[in-house]
Amino acid sequence: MSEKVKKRTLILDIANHLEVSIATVSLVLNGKAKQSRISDAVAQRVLAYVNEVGYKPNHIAKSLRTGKTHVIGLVVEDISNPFFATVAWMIERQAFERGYRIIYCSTDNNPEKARELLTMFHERHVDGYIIVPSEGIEEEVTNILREHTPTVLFDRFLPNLPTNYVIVDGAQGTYQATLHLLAQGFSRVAFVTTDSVQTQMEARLDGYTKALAEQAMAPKVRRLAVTKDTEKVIADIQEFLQANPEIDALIFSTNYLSIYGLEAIARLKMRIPDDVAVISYDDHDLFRLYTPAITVIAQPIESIARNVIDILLDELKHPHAKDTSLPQQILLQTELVVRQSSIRKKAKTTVVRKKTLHS
Amino acid sequence: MSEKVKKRTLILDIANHLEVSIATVSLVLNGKAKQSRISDAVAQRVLAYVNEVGYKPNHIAKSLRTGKTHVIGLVVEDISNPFFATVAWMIERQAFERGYRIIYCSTDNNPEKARELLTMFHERHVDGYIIVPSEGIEEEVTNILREHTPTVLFDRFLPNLPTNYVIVDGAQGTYQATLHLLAQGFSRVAFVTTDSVQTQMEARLDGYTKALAEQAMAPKVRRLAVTKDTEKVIADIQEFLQANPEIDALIFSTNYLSIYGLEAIARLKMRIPDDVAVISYDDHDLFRLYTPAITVIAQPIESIARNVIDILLDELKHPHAKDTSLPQQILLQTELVVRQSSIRKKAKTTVVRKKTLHS
DNA sequence: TTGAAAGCGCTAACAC
DNA sequence: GTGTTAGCGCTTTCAA
Repeated sequence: MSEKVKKRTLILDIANHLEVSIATVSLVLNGKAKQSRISDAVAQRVLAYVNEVGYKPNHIAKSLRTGKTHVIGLVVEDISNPFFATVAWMIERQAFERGYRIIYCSTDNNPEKARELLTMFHERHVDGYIIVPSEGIEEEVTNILREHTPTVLFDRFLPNLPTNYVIVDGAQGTYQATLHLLAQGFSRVAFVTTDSVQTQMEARLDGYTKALAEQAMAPKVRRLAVTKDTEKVIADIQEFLQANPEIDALIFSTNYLSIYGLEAIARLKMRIPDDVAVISYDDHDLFRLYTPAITVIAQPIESIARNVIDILLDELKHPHAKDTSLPQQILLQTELVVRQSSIRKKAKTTVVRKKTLHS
Repeated sequence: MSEKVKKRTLILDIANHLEVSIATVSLVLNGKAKQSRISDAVAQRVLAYVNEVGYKPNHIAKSLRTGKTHVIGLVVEDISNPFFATVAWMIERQAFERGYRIIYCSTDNNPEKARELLTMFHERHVDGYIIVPSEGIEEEVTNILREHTPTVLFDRFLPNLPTNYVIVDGAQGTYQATLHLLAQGFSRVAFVTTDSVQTQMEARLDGYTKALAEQAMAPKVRRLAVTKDTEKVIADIQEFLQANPEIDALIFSTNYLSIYGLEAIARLKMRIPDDVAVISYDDHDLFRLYTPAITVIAQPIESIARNVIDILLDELKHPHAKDTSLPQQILLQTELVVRQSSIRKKAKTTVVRKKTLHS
């Protein structure tokens, strides 16, 4: 009651106390003491006192004045997906160290929501954007580009827009995975993906079809509607497997599809890899620990995060001339992590051959 | 080059165009037209024009002036943990609808980092805090309380601080789970937890020991150091199981411990529930889909989120007098979701007794 | 070398 | 009913 409000220290308080002007304090605080030829003695006194009272400038006032917020807006598809969660976490750490804060939101792949978020970030005057673009947000991204706000896309890109991006060579990943399955002796490899036409999804599909085409084999693709209705997706996969009993291997184009797929396979009481081999795009705790462990096409998460933040911070630091600079477009490689789910058992129940002890 | 910068519309532009004063525009925009007795005609014109040009006030200027940012800081332990991710997501949605934005960060249970984040939020002038408190941040929370910034803790609380909080009755959850295992005929139930002394962890342990005490049974508890070193944790659990071969059931106090536990059990080639039954605190995709499916003590995630945001927004709306109001402290119940991992098989290999059909 | 002062865009008390 | 104006706390130009 006695003390009303412990008022924050202001730059004016500092100046008054030290009997210098606020300009001096501000200049020192912003590391411009030298270029403004402020005496070392004064600079030292300012720094010492600021430190003593723990003065922190008011970010809001600073932002209003400078037009910079030191905030980066991060728009991902779904922050609860471990892939995005991990990338976001790494980006956040790196940005933090360099004085930037991240605010992030999920679009749930809903263009409407993506647009809202982008608008919100714009209103909040973020200094830069990191975006996992949903379909149908070309216009919003174009607007951002026109304002020359530094922006990096990742995971996928917008084909007609000259943006920076960091993506993964999913085609190569699924190509390799398909060859691996064929080499293991699986001959009816099917591909389960979403109905999305986003670049990353199309690439993953392409790798698969290319591998089969090279062997003159016909692809078998099931595209599932993206939906939050878990049961619907599981049922669809069950149905697909039942309608195509010849299938002996499955590649899922993304981690959550694989999770539904595992459930579908379990419900059909099919065994992995005996009845059907499985490979998932994207790794996940579940796949490492599942019995049997699931082979995955792993994405280089750390590298994605590092590239994204490096490109963005670089642009933030050196605002490129509007037209002269070319966008930076990075393509990273996947890694096929082979586990039990895609390994052909040596002996089959019906056909037992002579076995050797050394595998 | 021709057009320098497409300047944002300002409140002044609106006023000029409509030939009214900026005060009028501001008042109308803030819904204070009526109380300032501005004519409906003028109000309508303002609204129409604002809408037409898509004017958005500058949040930063507004914040500087009003001292309100409409941002809530959310500090969780680990945003990539599905429990926290889901709660955060729900909180975000609800807050968004009511005009608040959430900025969130993970502490990784590191008090140092928690302190940094709280400081950062403070510097950013958040209007309210939602905190999953790590140990050792009593002081920072006390500071926040002293400034009367609305704050809600969840998942655990700080025993000596009169804060709002929303927690779950973990003791009841583990108590019930333990009884369930005993009822199934498991007689050596062990409890694997962390070395944390946070309230929620202690409560979970208490429920277990209480259930055993009631049966005059001795508890068997293993406390593991919280670490990012996955292999270390798995090895510790393996060792614990090997050193105590009589154990026939395990309760893990949190979802990530369970995940490590499942790995340990798999490596020891033990079968669930034949060799050892398993129950996890917290649900997870993995547990639903694991073979066998894992019984869990599920937390009421939606209810947690709703209570947290309701309490916070309520305080934000009606700033309570400093001392008069009592903190709101909510205790929610868990739900035991019984799956295969805790069900005793009817017949045992060694001891087959007369069985009745009705259990 | 340092200080005075003009804003950044908005709100709201107060004057008319 | 509506307009004027004084800030919110900071940066930075320009004059001294």
